[in-house]
Amino acid sequence: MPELPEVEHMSRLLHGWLVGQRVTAVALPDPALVRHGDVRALEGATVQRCWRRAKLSILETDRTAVVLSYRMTGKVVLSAGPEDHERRVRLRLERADGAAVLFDDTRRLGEAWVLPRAHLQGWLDARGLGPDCWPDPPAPAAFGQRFAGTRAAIKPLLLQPARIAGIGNIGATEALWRARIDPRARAGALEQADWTALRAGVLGWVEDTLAAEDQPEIHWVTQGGPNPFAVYGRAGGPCPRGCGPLVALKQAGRTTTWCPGCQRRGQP
DNA sequence: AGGACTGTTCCGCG
DNA sequence: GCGCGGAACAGTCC
Repeated sequence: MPELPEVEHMSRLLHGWLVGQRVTAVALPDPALVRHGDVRALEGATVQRCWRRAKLSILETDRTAVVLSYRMTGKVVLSAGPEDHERRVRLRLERADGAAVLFDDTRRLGEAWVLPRAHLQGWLDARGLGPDCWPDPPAPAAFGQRFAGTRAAIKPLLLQPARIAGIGNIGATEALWRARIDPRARAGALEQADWTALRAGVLGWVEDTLAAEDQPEIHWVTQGGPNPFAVYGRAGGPCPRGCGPLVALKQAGRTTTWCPGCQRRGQP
């Protein structure tokens, strides 16, 4: 479910739910969630910061940092009571007022790490993440430079967090369509104008998705709402630019939906 | 029954 | 040695 806009949204929710609040109890119904450290370190502590890096949410108290990775199906929800038996709750942080923040994760691929706060920066550095794609991605030339040194097609490269962090399969699909770039284009075949367009395409996708975040279709797949994307999930349908039918392409095991009519930049 | 799926890491092949 | 694709993780939903 979560791509960068959803992770940004959830990090803001966590901020509102937890900053300034004391965590009165911690429950860990699925201990496999925590890959390092002891999440009970949060008990009795007051949350000072909640923020996002790449697709990670990070909670900080005065001494402890908790990093959450949502992977495919993770999400955080605020529970007002014990009515959540339908969910797959892997972590529960209780507040003094009785409400609780739940980490709900159907497929159980999500992960958490608990670190001394002083180790957080080093831990993040060791992940080797590239610069975030939002809100301040590298300028076009430097953006393109992040994709140097490979002969692979641009689409799978956009999914690599070590190059530019925060772009997932939906984001890559939507950004390439916005930038009119052929998903099969070799990175080395792209020029300055293409990088400018791609960078703008990524920013546009994040900002448009964030702007829609308040509306009920945020979790469109799981909740059955309308598909809010221009091309993702619309293979066989018309290109919004009126070119013709959109086409599904499989690259490195992931589906890309694209328009052969208007995505002609860098075509191989 | 079999395949697809919004993420990420690791393994093995060329 | 390296870059790349594919598998793997785990569960649900067609």
